[in-house]
Amino acid sequence: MERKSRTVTPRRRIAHLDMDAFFASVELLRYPQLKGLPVVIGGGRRKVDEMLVERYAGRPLSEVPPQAFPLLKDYVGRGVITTATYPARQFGVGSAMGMMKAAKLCPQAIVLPVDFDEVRRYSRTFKSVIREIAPLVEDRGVDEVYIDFTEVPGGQREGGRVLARLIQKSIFEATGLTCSIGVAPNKLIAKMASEFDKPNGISVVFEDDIQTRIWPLPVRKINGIGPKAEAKLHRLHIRTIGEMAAQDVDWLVGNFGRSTGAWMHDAAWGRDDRPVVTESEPVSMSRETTFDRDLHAVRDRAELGAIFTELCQKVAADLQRKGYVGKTIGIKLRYDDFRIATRDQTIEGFTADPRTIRQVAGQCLKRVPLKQPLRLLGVRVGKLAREGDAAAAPPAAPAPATAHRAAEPIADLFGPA
DNA sequence: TCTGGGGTCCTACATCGT
DNA sequence: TCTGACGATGTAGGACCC
Repeated sequence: MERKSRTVTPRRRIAHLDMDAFFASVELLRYPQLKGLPVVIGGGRRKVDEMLVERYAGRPLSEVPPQAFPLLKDYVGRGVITTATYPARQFGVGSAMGMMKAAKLCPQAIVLPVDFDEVRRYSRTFKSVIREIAPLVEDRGVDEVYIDFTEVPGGQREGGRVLARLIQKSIFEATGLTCSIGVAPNKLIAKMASEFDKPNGISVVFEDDIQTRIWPLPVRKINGIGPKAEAKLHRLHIRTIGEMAAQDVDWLVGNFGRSTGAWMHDAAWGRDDRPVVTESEPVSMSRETTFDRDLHAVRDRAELGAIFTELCQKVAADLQRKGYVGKTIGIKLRYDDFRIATRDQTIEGFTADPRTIRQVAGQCLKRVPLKQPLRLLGVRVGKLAREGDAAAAPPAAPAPATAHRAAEPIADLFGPA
């Protein structure tokens, strides 16, 4: 019998890797004496190191007794928790929770500020470890990546489990940190799978497992369904992914719009053909800050003006450091009642100049009501281009004042640039 | 008990030129 | 000359993510 040779297409295997309690785990490497204790990261502005060094001069940080660390119950000020160690999570404390609420749940938790430089250092390290083993890696922030296992030697063994184990082991050897990995036919399922067995777990999901392992999960587990979509689905008596999959696509489109409805239907059936994207360009850069206390445009004019200028300088510095220029400049502010207002303006040429940004952002500011106290101010630059690519463009000049709504007289308060 | 900072993407709407 | 369709572009806001 004649046999035709055929190309065997390997099964698509995509991994999602999530570092376990990343920010907290990085801190624990520095303060190993806190291992096993409830620790939350976030809020604090003051370096804990400095405080401890003052109190325990001459002794290594790893020897400072746990009782010396600041506790959540003593925390004052605004802020939310970035992450919590697993012992702290047992008290119900978790990411994005307000400090005050967390203090009620677990007053004895130790609170540490975020050390972004250290976190970024570990982030680079674990990603480079992964790339040495599997080169197709998509960055999803400091503590997450997608990895395409499909063509990697050994990437198909046990559905990807063998390679996932190797990556886990290599990261631990290089950093002392653990991670959780989900391997599945696509990014959507891989992302859900990485949550199945945390911390330090590996979950492998195949197409045939979707009905048994994915459909029983709440709709909120789908990456892209947030609190709003969840609430609406609940109102429509849909709570699980399986219940969503059982709906007619036209019904979902009717309720959520063409794009979202169709996407929801695909997601519920585990369909997702998004590739693993190894390179991407930023779309915008911004800086924003929440004030220690609400500020008023009239009473706190000087303070606001100084903060505003500083934000513009920081965005400009970010752009310059990373080699980008932009042509849409905007502002964002949050009032004391948490309403948000944004305004932006596109100018003729590209810029990364702090004075130009300050001037155009100042014009945007004149178009928002400023009678109410403010809690946050932000400055954004969008429509980015690489500095070299934009070189041929005309030089940046602030656009002439356009026919926007009339400024309120009070709006001038942040002063001239 | 109030809710950070830095992003992306989507939608709706206005405006403008053809 | 008027009207409408339409695509491109800018703007504002919202949802969502880490």
